[in-house]
Amino acid sequence: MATIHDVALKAGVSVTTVSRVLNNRGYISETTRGKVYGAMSELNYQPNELARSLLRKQSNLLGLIIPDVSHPFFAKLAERIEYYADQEGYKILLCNSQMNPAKERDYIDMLKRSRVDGIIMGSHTLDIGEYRNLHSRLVTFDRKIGEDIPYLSSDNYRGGKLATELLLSKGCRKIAHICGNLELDMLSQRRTDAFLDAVRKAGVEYLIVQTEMNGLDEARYRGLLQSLLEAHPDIDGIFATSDVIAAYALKECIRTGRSVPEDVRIVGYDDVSAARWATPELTTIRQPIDGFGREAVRLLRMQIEGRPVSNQNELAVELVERGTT
Amino acid sequence: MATIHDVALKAGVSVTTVSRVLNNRGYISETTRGKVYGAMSELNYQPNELARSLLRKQSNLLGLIIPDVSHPFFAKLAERIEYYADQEGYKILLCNSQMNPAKERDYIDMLKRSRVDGIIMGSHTLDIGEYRNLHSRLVTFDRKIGEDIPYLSSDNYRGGKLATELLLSKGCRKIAHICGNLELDMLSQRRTDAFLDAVRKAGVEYLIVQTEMNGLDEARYRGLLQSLLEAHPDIDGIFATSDVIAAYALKECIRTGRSVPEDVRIVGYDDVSAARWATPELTTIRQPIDGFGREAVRLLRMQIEGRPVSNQNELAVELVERGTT
DNA sequence: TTGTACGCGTTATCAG
DNA sequence: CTGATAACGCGTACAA
Repeated sequence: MATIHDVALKAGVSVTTVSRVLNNRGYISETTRGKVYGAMSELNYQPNELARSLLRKQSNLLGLIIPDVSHPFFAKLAERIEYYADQEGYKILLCNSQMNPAKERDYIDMLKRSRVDGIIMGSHTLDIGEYRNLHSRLVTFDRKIGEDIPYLSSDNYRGGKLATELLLSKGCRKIAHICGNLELDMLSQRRTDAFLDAVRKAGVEYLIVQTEMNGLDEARYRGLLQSLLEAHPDIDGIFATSDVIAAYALKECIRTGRSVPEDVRIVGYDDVSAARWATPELTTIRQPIDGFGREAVRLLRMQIEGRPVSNQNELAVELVERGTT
Repeated sequence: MATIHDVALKAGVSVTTVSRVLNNRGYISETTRGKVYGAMSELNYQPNELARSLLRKQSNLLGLIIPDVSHPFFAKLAERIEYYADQEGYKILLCNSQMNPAKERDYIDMLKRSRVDGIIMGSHTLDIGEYRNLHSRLVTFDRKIGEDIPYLSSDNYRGGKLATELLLSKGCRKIAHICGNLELDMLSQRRTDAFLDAVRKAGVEYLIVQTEMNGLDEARYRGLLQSLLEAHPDIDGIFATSDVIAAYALKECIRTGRSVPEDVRIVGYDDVSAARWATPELTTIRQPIDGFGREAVRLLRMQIEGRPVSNQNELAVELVERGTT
């Protein structure tokens, strides 16, 4: 692969001149510029970003750590993040932690060694202290890990409230809430808080089922839903914390002869496109995934440029009513 | 961020010694080794991979260009590729071409500037010639672009044959085949070839509908399915070239009062997890996505190590019969 | 308007 | 066993 020296040689100028042409710096005569461009295209020259990054102490790399990019929510999130990153000149290093703390730690180290300019943390299996000692530019999703580290989330409480109140307003009297692991101390627990506030206030029966969300093992979802509906055949409302789970819930209802929404009403979360493949289509709480992507990249860029950023970033959610309610 | 010099200074040795400890090269006294490790952990030292890569002329980066990581098939593929890449010490740079030739070209250039060790091409919007002049180590998916460039695909003809013959054996007499853009010259066209061979041999009615696959615009799928079923109300079999499309087909059938599989039988392709969210679950042709990921990384590693690789790599497919047939 | 020389953080080579 | 030095490819003072 050609270097800047080869180009300089072929163009009959110095490397400095080539560099100047490359970066549009200083004054350069048109003839020189032409010669340099000619040599560059003849040699198929591509500047070595490794060398540039080393010199500039800036790699234009962003690390993205998520549980699993094959989960529809994170797939869409990754796509949006990559889109905005590309627009702003950043490249994305993809890391799937599989919710494995050891892997997550290794990925963090790898990203530091790779001198990424920032890390987007969508996976949170480690203790807060570990993240705080990172000394890397960070943006986290749905988890608060320190006053000085920006996080991005949506209005989870409102999402939970909208979902639960919709079920209540439709007359549900025994509602199941299926959520992720509450020990992880994620902001998505506000959904559960809101659920509890709403069902208690309404005085209806309810139950809460925890699951490792993030789609690591879909077989587990099926089993979970099955035993839930068996143990509580009189459930008439389900608020799931992701559309994937809601889709399984819907399936299980239909399989067991329940009609949706007549016998059981279901609300999902995220509004990934999977919500529209189901029949009937899922009523769900739409998360602003595009906004997440845009903001994640922007928050990182601001930090990279040394500009102040707000640490609490909550975007709005929206109730999307479809066929399951 | 600490450098090797800082470590050397703190440990009271030379940078060479630190480098030796780091890479386990040559003989080093235990005391020295201890001092160096001590200094490294005190300073939280992380070797700069940029500098290493520059020197070694090897970045351990792999570029992955796909149409859109939010499409379930590519999401799973990306996850598997990242998994195996990580196992073999490679990192993944994620690129979503959005089926846009200009973007694809830009990504290719970006990857070359980043000095990736190899590129996995899952997006194919450019002419074969452009890929051939790349002079990068490549692996392509489902497209043959030259005798010396390894490609990875599954047995598309067999997949199409299995799907179509299943529909025929169930008694379908008018079968629609929904596939991607046939102009792109992808190997997945073998599915269509097989479809044609089978329906013609059986002497049943058939029609072929092309679509930009890869889920770029799901609204278009819906419209397409709608007009298809309107124009041909007597269709009793559908062979879709992806589960996403099949899921929309299923939805549209149900919406228009058809029962599946009684009135219309449907076969999808890929066997992504979405196939199991549908009700009834989709009958589909399973693609070996895990095998794709493993082989893609392996084929690239072999090339990087200068070892010979086979250029034609076809993995087996499998019919998975579920509820839609 | 153009060129020389140094440094970014590492590793390989060669000397001690 | 350990250390000095050159090189990887590039950008930028500083000089001309």
